[in-house]
Amino acid sequence: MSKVESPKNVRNGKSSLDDADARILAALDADARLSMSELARLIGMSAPSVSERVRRLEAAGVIRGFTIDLDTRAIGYQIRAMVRIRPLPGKLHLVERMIQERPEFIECDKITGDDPFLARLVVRSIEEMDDVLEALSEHAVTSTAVIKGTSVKRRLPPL
Amino acid sequence: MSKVESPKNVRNGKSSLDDADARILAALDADARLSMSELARLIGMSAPSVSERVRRLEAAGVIRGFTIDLDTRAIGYQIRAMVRIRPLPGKLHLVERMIQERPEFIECDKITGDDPFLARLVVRSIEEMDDVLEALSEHAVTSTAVIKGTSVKRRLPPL
DNA sequence: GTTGAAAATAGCACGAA
DNA sequence: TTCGTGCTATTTTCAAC
Repeated sequence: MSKVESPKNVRNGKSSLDDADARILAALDADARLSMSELARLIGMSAPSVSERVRRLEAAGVIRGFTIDLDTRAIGYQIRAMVRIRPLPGKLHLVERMIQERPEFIECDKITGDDPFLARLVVRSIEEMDDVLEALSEHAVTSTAVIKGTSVKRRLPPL
Repeated sequence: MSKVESPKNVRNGKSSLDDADARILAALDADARLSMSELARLIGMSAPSVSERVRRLEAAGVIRGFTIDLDTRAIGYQIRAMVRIRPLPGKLHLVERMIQERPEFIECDKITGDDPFLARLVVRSIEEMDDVLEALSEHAVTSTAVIKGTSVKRRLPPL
């Protein structure tokens, strides 16, 4: 009889994560500085195996990098906001460059809908927020929503 | 004459980062898995000193944790969207719980303005997106903007 | 994917600026 | 206090299987 393929490597169209990979990703998402030997213990494999899997996940582009979760408030940026930005006609690229050059915009997505940009802004004070938005006001209409709290902290989707 | 305090430790009200701390954070943001010895080389200090500084940055809550930057598309989540969610009267907490229990919502902020929640959604297909939004539709009004691209990748604000 | 050995690293105590 | 040195335990890496 013909062999039925196990579901291990066919969970999605692209990078074929198996259970071990999924557990590695979850563990590294929780603590990216785990040593390979500790990670290996958690996964129940040898360190070289786990190390090679991490290397492959990086090479495959699944892991784009290892980074820190920084509390911007702890370094003085007391206010966070989400800003929708609608450049005036002909100002799309100018405005995009302005966003990129303002380091207080720590993230910006290009989205569908009336407002082409949705950016995450951190500032030390209301005055600084006004400065940033004022600078854009000549070239774009903005809608700012201050972040009051977090319902879901960054997490991985189901693997 | 009285001693003038150097600007090293007074850059903000809270955690007093000096230049070394700032460079450590920038280096770890770029690669959180740098060894302490490598990091020490980059910063120009001894490994124990740098190690102690990292420990303190964690203890101070500046570094909340070390994590991975995962490419959700590489694991099959082809579509990303930002969803504004306005619960119907009396449904605020119910809707918040629903968001939290849907793992495809990988991030959700509580914001000021007409829509109390702004969530990041990843899905494998339009059908899955419809499922998620449909589940909410009984208790909330949603506005969905598909993410077409990124203008600013997550980065640190000025330190 | 595992094992085992060599090189690199981390963590600790202690001393110096 | 904050940083550097020297020690030991752990970890990483590479080879062979």
